Amino acid sequence: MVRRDDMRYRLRASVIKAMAHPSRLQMLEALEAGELCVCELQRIVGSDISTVSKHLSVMKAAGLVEDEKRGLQVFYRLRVPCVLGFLECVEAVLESRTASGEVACLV
Amino acid sequence: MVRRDDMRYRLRASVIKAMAHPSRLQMLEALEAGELCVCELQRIVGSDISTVSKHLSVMKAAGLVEDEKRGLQVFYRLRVPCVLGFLECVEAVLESRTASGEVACLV
DNA sequence: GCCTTAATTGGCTATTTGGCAAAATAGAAG
DNA sequence: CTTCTATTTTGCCAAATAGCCAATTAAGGC
Repeated sequence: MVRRDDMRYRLRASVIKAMAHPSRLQMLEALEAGELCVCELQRIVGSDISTVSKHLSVMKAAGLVEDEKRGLQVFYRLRVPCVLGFLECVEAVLESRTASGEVACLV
Repeated sequence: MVRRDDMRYRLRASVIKAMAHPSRLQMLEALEAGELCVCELQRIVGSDISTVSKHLSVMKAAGLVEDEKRGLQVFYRLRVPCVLGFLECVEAVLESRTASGEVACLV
């Protein structure tokens, strides 16, 4: 028995969770400039191609990106442009974190 | 051996990860109106008090919230007000998700 | 048809996370 | 100093996640 509210927070969390990974953030940022093929994204993040593909499928399922196959390649692009805008806020959190003398390596 | 860039994305991801949980989102939203004690937050999310405390410590470590003990109670408040602003964007993602006919229960 | 390149999927393991319960800590009040 | 209440910490277990490798699928070129 799941309350209506629970579902709302779960949905939101599912989107945020799909962003909550270094490689995925890096890919999202790279996609800000326009669509990229998987092979290009792989060069950018430097992980195994299967790992990159899995990350992309997570973000696709969350609605962050969409894909299109053209020839041999699959191109991914951001689905909602504002996605990266909120990183400014994340930076603000990080700044307030270091400003108050906390170690920067708290990862 | 960690590249400088890696660290940047890891730091960002650590902040986002701290938001990526239904209960934590609910608490952040509740804190938008002002500080609340742990006991109140527990009433809101309905989990075990130890679970709530752990969630709060995760968000505190990430720099999302700060705490202050007054008497027997510990009050938590948002550290960076913009934190909730980005939820609008998350909602946009969710809308685009349902708009394109995807099942809403993709949690 | 066969080979090559691009990407996804499945299988496996290691690590992290979430949640409850029990124990520990901290402050207030008697 | 004992007790009560609020919170945190610890221990444990189940579930989810991340990453690599191998196998598979898909599209093109020959």
